[in-house]
Amino acid sequence: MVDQAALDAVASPRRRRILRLVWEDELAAGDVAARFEDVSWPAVSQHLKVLKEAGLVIERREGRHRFYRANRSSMGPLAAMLERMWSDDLDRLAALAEEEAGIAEDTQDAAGA
Amino acid sequence: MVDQAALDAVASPRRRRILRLVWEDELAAGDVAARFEDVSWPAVSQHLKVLKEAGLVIERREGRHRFYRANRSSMGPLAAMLERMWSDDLDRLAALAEEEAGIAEDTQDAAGA
DNA sequence: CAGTAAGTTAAGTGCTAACTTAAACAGCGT
DNA sequence: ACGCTGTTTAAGTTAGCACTTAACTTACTG
Repeated sequence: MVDQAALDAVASPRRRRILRLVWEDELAAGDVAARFEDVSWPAVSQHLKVLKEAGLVIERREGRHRFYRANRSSMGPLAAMLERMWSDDLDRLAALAEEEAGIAEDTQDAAGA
Repeated sequence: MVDQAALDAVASPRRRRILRLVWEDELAAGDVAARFEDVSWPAVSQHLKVLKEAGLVIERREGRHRFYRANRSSMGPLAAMLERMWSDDLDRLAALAEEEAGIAEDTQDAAGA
């Protein structure tokens, strides 16, 4: 099922990054928050709440920790879409790296000439 | 390719409805706008612009008309997701109809008893 | 060319969503 | 009970988006 809440949740780049962090295995809220330089802990907590209410992550409480993991089975076509987006990102990064390598070569060539 | 612009475009229910209108065959901007009771022409025009800039619709100008149609081939996994959402909607409607029929029966039964 | 039809762009408004900091809550060790 | 760690909730600010009305463009028609 892909409902409005899930789509809204996934439309946010920040939440997609969070989702990717808890995609493979679960992570404590604090560990998720620690991965972001540019945003506060509460902001991350709020995003996790949105993701949870959209059914995209599952929360497990243990002591004073709360662990989150992606609820991939519930996401239907969204899961495929996200993985596709992330692999596209990697492709772009790789292309960029090659391009830069090309520029480096050119620079060398120019210096060599 | 599924980029941020496309995802944002599709996350809006209004734009999804527009997209569905031009999904099978092209429609003039005015014909699209005419389908909506609760929104002005310019609003629809703005949505069409967003969809166009996201690459989700294609514009064809002819005389004083502008025809739009969904650019399904460019949407990658989004196309499947949308069609899935729409078929889910139909399923829900059907379920609702059956449910109402059930209630009607119950009412009859109650009256009969 | 004047008039009109089809549509977009401009300008302004109100609502919502993401973020902030400060405060509160929950669980555990002492 | 007290304090510390992990995390959420509360309150407030700000930026952006969907919408509106008004003004503009473009193309056809007499």
